Amino acid sequence: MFLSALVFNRYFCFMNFITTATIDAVKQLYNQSIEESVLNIQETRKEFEGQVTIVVFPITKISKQSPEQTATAIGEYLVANVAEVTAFNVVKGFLNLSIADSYWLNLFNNELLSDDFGKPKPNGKKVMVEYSSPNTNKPLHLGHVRNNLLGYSVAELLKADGYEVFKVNLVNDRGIHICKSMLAWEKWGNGETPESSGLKGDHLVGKYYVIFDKEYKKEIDALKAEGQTEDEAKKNAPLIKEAQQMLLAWEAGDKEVIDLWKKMNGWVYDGFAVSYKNLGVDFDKYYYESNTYLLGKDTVDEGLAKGVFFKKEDGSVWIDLTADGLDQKLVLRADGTSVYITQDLGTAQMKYDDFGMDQSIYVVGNEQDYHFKVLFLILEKLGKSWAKGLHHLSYGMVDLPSGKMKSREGTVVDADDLIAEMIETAKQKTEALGKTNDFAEADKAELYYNIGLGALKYFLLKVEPKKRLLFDPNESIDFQGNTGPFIQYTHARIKSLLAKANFQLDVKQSEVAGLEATELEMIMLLAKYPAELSNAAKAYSPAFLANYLYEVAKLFNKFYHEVPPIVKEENQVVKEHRLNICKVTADVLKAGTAILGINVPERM
RNA sequence: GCCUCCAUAGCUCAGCUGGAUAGAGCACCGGUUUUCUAAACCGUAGGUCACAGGUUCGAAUCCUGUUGGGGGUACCA
Repeated sequence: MFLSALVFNRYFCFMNFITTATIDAVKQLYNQSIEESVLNIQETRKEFEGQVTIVVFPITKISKQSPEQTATAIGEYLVANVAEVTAFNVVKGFLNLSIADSYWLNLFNNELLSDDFGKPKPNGKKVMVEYSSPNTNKPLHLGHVRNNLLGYSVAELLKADGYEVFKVNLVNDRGIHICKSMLAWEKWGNGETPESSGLKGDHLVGKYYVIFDKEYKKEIDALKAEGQTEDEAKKNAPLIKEAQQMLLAWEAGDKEVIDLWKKMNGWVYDGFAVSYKNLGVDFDKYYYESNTYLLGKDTVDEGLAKGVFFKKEDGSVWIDLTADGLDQKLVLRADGTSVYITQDLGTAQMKYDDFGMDQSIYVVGNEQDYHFKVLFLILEKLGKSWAKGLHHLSYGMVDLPSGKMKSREGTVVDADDLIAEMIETAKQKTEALGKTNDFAEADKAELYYNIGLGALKYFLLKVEPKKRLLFDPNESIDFQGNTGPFIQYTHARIKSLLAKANFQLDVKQSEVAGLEATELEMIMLLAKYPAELSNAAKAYSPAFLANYLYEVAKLFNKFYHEVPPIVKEENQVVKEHRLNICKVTADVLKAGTAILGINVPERM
């Protein structure tokens, strides 16, 4: 039997034959056919004997007997008719079944030890994941880090589930916010460059964005002192007017402005490249808003022709979504220029034309829930066949104890600083434990990087994407317990053990006669890996995978402490078997953490 | 106002299509190292699952309402 055929849900994956046999039992005992869906089969809780539990309450309607009587009757039938069922016990309406060790050993030998266990099986489908999508006016902060790690991980998760995946980055490289940085640099930069200042390019540009804001505020205050209202002052401040002029010049293709824009964006891209490399994220294709911002007008014409959109007297174009419980939405300004959603309509078409994907995931914060709801609905109304494959992977904001991060108030957690701190903390903790005394310098640096980033990535990915996430800069991210380093440590320990035992890569099958309790638990948990992967992929949730990997590492550590030292085991058959369990565990941890973007070291 | 998401231990989080006595980690307290890495393991303690109804043999989970919090509701992105 192939495992894939056995997997039917995440929770209990290998028990199709129990389902079939139970349906037979009901037919034989009560002369009635039941649907598979009325059966409730789950893992037996640890405090009871057995591995599989059938909840018999739903069947009592058919049996017309008490839950206990029904459970007993079915239990007797299963023991008599299903070879793998060796015993049963009944607790209230719960029928607990014991499955023969030989069944689990077969599963282990045939499935878990096979080379393609947990490997992707191509499903012939293409999916695009758009993530990161930064503005080029300031460096990345912790919110972007969550986006990047989530997007990367979801893309890897979909690959592992058999999709062909395209990662794309839509860079917001134009607009008024970029002009603010440019203008401030022109006025107060004195020609400062990353080379002259030693500042990372994105930080340098971000510095001028902040300067702009500071000077702009001064002007607003001055105008308010002259009696203007807040709104008037914001519109009338000379700096903002100048920035708007610059944007117009940019759109007109003014050479000087374009040159400055290219120069400063170049600095930012150099800076981002470093951050992306440190985060370990990558992209198959970049889209730039400077190339896409004019798109979408064709789509607007198309919508007008189809009667999906309508034009108001002033020339602005709208769609009426009130019948769908939403509002009227502007899709083109009265002056004929694009708004955000105009571009997104065009960009969506462009992406589809480029890749022809079956699904497209937008990794964007939940503040844009409404926008994507409207965007997808419009594309559907326009009759785009691919619209149903669009999905907004909406994630919660990263908050500080003080609330939202605000770049202007200096309360942002900078991505580069955070990465550096994580690596430094990893270094200190590792050296305090004396773990790297015999490491070469280059190996030390690599290890501290892997541990620091492992801690950070796991911390951010273990939380359900849609939940908001609290980060306290005053409390360092843990390295113990439910953490990345815990999983990394477990893996390193197994690798060390395998090396000491001279474990050969051409694994022999496990030939043991029976299983210890923890061995059985390990096999059951490891066997769930493919189902866990596919379930996490369907939910676009690296958190599911992260929590599963933690369970595996935790159970392995228990196993490690409970069984006597494997390296010194004299019974070769037992030794081989336990090494096999170790090997599969290490493989699952390594493959699983890779999907989270986490590297597991061989030693730590 | 309207829409939407969230609320589980002191803190950070799991809890899957409704199932048995709601689970981890951190912090706290106690124990484990002549045994393969103690970033580990074992144990104690910690809960009115925001609140109130409802559906059900059975609700943290589904439905309705209330409260509290986040986000949205721009010819911004």
